[in-house]
Amino acid sequence: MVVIPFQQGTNAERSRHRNRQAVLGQVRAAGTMGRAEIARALSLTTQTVSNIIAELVADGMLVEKGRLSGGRGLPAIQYGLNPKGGYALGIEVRPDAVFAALLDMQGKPVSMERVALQGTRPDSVLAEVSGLYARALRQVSVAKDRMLGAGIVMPGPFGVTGISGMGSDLVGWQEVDAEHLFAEAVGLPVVLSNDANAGAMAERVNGVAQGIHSFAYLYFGAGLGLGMVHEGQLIGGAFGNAGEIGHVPVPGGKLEDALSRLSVQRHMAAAGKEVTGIDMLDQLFLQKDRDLMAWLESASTALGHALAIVENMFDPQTVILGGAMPDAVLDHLVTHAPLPQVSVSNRPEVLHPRLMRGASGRMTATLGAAALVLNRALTAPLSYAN
Amino acid sequence: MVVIPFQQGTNAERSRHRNRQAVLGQVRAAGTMGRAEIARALSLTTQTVSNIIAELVADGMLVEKGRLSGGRGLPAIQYGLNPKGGYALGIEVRPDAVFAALLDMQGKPVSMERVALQGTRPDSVLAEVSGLYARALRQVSVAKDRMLGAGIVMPGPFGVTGISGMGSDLVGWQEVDAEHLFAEAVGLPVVLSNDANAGAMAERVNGVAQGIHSFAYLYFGAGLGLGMVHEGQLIGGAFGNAGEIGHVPVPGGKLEDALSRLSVQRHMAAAGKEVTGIDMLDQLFLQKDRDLMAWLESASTALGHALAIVENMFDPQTVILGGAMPDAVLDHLVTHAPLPQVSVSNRPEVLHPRLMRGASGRMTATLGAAALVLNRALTAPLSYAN
DNA sequence: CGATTAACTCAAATCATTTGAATATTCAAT
DNA sequence: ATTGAATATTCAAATGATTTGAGTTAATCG
Repeated sequence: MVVIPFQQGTNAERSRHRNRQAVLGQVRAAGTMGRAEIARALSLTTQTVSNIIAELVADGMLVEKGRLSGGRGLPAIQYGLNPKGGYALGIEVRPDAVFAALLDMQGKPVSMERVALQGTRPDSVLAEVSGLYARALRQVSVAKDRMLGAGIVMPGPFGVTGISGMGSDLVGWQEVDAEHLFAEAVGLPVVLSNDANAGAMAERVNGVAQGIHSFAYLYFGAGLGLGMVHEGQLIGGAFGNAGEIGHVPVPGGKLEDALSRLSVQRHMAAAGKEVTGIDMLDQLFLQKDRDLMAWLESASTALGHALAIVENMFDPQTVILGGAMPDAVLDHLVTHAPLPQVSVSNRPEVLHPRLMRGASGRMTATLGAAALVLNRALTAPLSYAN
Repeated sequence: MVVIPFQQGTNAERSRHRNRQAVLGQVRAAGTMGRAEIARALSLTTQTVSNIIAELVADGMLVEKGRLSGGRGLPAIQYGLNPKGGYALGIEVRPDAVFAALLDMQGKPVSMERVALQGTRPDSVLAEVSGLYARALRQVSVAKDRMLGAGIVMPGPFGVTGISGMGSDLVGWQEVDAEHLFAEAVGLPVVLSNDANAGAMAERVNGVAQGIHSFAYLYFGAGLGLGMVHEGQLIGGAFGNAGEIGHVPVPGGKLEDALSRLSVQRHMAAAGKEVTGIDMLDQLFLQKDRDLMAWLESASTALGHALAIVENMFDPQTVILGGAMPDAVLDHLVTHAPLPQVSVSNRPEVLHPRLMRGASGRMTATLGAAALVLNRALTAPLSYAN
């Protein structure tokens, strides 16, 4: 494992980098902003912001958006992100296929591709990934130096042997430094994470969590995952495996026994119906299939438990539900899950609904992989002064 | 509510502050260090570290500790924290009393006092607090400008009405800005938190979590609380109420039904034994009281559930158990709790035991209140460069 | 004993932000 | 319609903090 320095000092160069990040992030969050406005938001002087903006405009990251006359005084020149100023690559590795997406700085996907995998051995996966990356660049004609980085999503958990038989661990990836390998394959800085974390970032960058800095994201993968975002940053845990909420015991068993894709499939199989894909679930839901509705009943209860756990432990602004389920099913769960009474989130006045459905659809994890990069590039973490 | 800026830019002054923090933190963690060593650890130049150290020595925060000859070359001058260089005030407000502790920069308590409360109205509490603070300063003859800040611990949760009947909410504090009031009363920067968070910091600053950057702390208060430390910083949640793990549903009911001080008291009362204090529990445990042992049996099971939740959701380096329980009882729980099989923490090789007993004893929360301040003063959060 | 290694210091250079002065534009009051 | 206050921006000089480079000191290795 790479030794992560626990503390780092800073200098002029790092300060500049941080301030650039902050300016970009601020502009992205607001759409368009003027120099003075940005300066106030970041506790910088207008001159500093002015210098940075000049640089960012020269680099093609920002573009002028005309003057906005509103209040008194000289109308501020508005600046907005230049979507073509930077791109992020998102890669999702599944046991049977690799997905790639290229997102512009705005968070909009500009290319997508899927390649089937023969095996999951590192060599072949890496070769496919380089190919996907090269094709994406060519297809959209993006210069390599416009790339901000690559986000990789793989089935976790990473580096643990205690949980086996999950069937999700990729063969051949146990003993390798995946992050390093991918970084070499694409020649970019790499962020490696799991599907739930990526999904959370997808919602933050482009979905319903825009402008929300602390939230939790419940993700239907094969099992059930959780992404936690605190002050704009993911909480990954000491070993990168935080959020494995599926394994958590609740009344009635493990959470993912009642609330996961495997759980529906098992339930429906017991009723003699083999569920092969998401579309089929969608069909069954439309038909109000009795067995599916029965499963939803118990799943809603389980979701209530999950909420009680997540809300009380993490106290987020909201909880978002997403992943490999039809939107209609997610919506049903969102409206039918019992919101726990005994919860710190049970407030008299609320700014956000306690539970929402995610907006990223089925490609959540792939888009989220790229969103991991965007979030890192556009967010300067808070530091505490005295 | 105070609007917390989500991002902030930085400048020369803030950089310096941050670097000072980082140097102090590094020295504290290592005991003694030389300039070049610190520079390497923080990715700064030796010259920068030299300048900062000169300043810190002049300010009385660091002291020279002689030369250490080990390898080749000029032996480095070692520097260590000057315990008297700074002090942190810790205040714990309980429904019936206020506790105050003064910690030096090393984390060692230099004064402690308890004052009984008539009522918990803000005026009277604040008056007692100012008094305690003034007496502590006089008693240890600490100059006011040596104070780094004050940490306040109060029963939470803060600003929630959904959970009532907990009996822990302080009367008269619902509608006031406690942080501001305390800051005015003592004339210091204030950190406000709950007992579990404070306890976690106590362990980090002076207990078994020294050198551990990501861990979780289970705290026996009236109920059961959880403090989560991630990369050296507390995770407070969006509204400051993260860690209310007691309310979480597990097989058999809410977690704190089986695992809390109230739970033992109820259990023992049902057996006709009124438990009035910790000492009495200690006695009963020594005598291997049958009813207490029965409670411990079920409490251990519950603790196993708690571990499964905390480990899988947060993936910490370790979980620490502490709070208002006799050490012997905590030890019993630590040894008897079933370590969950299905957990991301169930690793083949471990650096830290998965479950440990805290070392701060009964004054955990008060000491922790001050530790909150020390941690903030000595830890520069990581930022991510590209 | 000389070569090498490493820590430290001084002075000058560099980088980035801040300060101060000047200008442009709009709103609001007279 | 005119004037004054408020706000946004820019330019040039000043400031604050880190970095660079040369030089000194001290210990170990061969």
